[in-house]
Amino acid sequence: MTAQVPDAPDGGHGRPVPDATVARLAVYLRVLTELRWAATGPAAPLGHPRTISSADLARLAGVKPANLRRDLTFLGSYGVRGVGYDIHLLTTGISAALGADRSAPVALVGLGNLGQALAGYAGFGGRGFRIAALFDADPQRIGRTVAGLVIQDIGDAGRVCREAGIAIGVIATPEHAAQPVADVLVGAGVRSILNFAPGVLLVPDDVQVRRVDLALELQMLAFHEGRRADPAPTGVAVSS
Amino acid sequence: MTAQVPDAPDGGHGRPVPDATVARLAVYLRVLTELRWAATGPAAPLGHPRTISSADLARLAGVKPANLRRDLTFLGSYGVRGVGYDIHLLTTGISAALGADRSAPVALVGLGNLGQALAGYAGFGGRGFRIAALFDADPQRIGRTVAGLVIQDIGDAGRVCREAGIAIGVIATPEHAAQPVADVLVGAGVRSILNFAPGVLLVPDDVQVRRVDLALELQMLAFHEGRRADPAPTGVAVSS
DNA sequence: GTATGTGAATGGGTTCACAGCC
DNA sequence: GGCTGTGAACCCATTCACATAC
Repeated sequence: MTAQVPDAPDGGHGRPVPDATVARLAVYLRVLTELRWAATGPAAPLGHPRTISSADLARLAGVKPANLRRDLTFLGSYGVRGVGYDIHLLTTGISAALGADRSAPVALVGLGNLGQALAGYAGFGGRGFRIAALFDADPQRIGRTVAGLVIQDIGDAGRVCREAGIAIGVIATPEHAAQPVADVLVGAGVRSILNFAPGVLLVPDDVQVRRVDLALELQMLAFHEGRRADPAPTGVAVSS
Repeated sequence: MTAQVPDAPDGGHGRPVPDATVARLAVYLRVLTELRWAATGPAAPLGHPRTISSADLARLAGVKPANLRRDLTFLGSYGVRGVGYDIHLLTTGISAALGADRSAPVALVGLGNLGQALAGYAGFGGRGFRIAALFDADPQRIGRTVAGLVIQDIGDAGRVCREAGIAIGVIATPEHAAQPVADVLVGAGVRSILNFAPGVLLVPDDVQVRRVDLALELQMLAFHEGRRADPAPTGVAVSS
């Protein structure tokens, strides 16, 4: 899926931005933010550069320069030929394009280890969202404070999400709880869900679900590693 | 990168399997395993089906039928026209192709909330890997038991990984510790790294790194949600 | 000279549509 | 009739190479 920008027929920016590009823009933004921070921090090098080349930024972000330049054309022209990109301008531009200057309220459901990690992980800000409410079903957890927020009863999620205008939910519960939680969130007006539980969620067509399977990432790494070690495909254990 | 299977000139399988396909195969395998479990479990429906059609399996896995059939052709022919796929045969086939019947030992570094979540998450088995060693730098954590394993000192990681023949590492530490940890792992012979810390790791070319940025997933969800709510694209509000 | 912006080529992956087989 | 297996078309994304601008 690509993000469709309705109509901007004439010059300048306003093309649909590919999903892959959006992901990389977020990476560039993080790198640039660190750069600016380093430049204004205590150990600011004299003559901090105001610009950066696509080659340098690409190296820091782990992509190819051509790919980066292509990505930036979706925002318009922030670069100067022969010179590079103005760091401040570029930062502002990417941030605006990503909507990272807003902070959409997010509900996080399930505060086991993963949920707590997410609550802490996302504490930064400047990323386009903020964790605004925490929910769990375990009475032992309800009422405790995590990352500055009190964990509330999942039973209250509908009301709370509606009142706070929360449109994004994160599910970090065990597998069996994921579907019921999704139902509650959808009922409360949530339109986008990030799901860390295994399995496919059933939701209305207009609700967007993004799934992250942590074990899958490891499984793929193990697969590639296995292929490296042992060329034989349908693996009968060879001598070792 | 695609996984190159060197030579299987005659019949059967042996083509390079696209990365995207590998990821989906893992999903099919999980769905099939749950199916078989349900069929032999306490509430086994009478006349449990021995086969499944691409349409049904695709729906359960959340993909299109044609895509699934294309994926399965990389393994060879496990289906029967007019009937479907033999569930048992298909399960075995995918498992073998993915190397999910082996269990590569994995070292997990960093046992904060995320690390503990991963240690528990990956407890299943049948996924091609097993968590074999835990490391942390915090004396408060070293010696404690998580998911049946004792947390060891990161200083011992080199020796332990070498002795255990560990080729896969997971980094779930804070950002500032990621690079030194990667250096230690690479020094110990680790060839594949799954990195949950932000930032790019510098490693030798022959070491494969896979990065997962949890906040990035949320950021992309927020981006799409923002686009839905507010059509106005590039709000270059600033011109200072 | 140096670095951006971009047409054009390339490569991968998905989807269609139907031939082939049960 | 039903469903798989697959050539072909399509779409998206990356990469090259160079015209363009400073």
